[in-house]
Amino acid sequence: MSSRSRSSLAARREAHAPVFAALGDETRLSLLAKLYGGHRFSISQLTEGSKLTRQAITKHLRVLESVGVVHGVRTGRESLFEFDPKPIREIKEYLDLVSEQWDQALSRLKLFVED
Amino acid sequence: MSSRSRSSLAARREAHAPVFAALGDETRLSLLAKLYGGHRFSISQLTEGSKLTRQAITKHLRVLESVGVVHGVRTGRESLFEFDPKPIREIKEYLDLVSEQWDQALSRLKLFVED
DNA sequence: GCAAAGTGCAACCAGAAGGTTGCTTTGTTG
DNA sequence: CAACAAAGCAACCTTCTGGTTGCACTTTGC
Repeated sequence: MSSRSRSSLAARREAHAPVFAALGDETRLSLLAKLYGGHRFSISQLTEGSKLTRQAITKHLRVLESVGVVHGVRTGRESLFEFDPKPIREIKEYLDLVSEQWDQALSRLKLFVED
Repeated sequence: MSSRSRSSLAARREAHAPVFAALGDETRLSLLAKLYGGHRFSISQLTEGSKLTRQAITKHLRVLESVGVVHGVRTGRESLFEFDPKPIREIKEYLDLVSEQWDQALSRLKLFVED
């Protein structure tokens, strides 16, 4: 299983990098903060309180949407965005595996030193 | 505690964005993959097998180091880099809180709908 | 049906990011 | 000490990113 974990880690790396990149912006993190409350918000609503333009916010939303962490649906005159937890769950799993590998490595190194 | 969680989330957001950004690159993720095995590697060693230049790898390592996920120490003629799990643990905590907020929000919405 | 609200689209711009090349500096080793 | 190995420094280039402005398009509401 250890080898399976390693290979899945490598395989997932390329898939996860864009998600991390999408989260690597303060504006986008605060957009997510409004959205993981569970409610859907229009672009205008999400722009309120921000110093940025509506178009800037739109671009950020598209970035978030491109990695699936957010989903936008045009409803009448406005397009509502909602949070989607799947990609974040996946990178959480990824980080869990990384931590696990790290802890196991530490154990092995410790054993080695104690010889 | 809920309000404390929320405020700490907001406070941590700005601190976490650069860490996510640092992880948002495939090259850097594969560098980390070599390092969380616990061993220390020199820049030359980390460059081996890559299609990139040593200087490119160096730049990536500096990015990782700037957010504390990696630590480099000049040892004689070479500088050895080692993994540091702290920042990754922190963003894991952050993602855990996000997920928690999301789950609680879902519960509330479900209750609301059931009325 | 006309005005306003909410978006979408496209062009444009400055600065950051990723990468390379060339040269210097610092250790190591015979 | 000469030669090589490892890394640092700096300039440069190209592409991506974050942001803006301006205008066209679709709903909604009176």
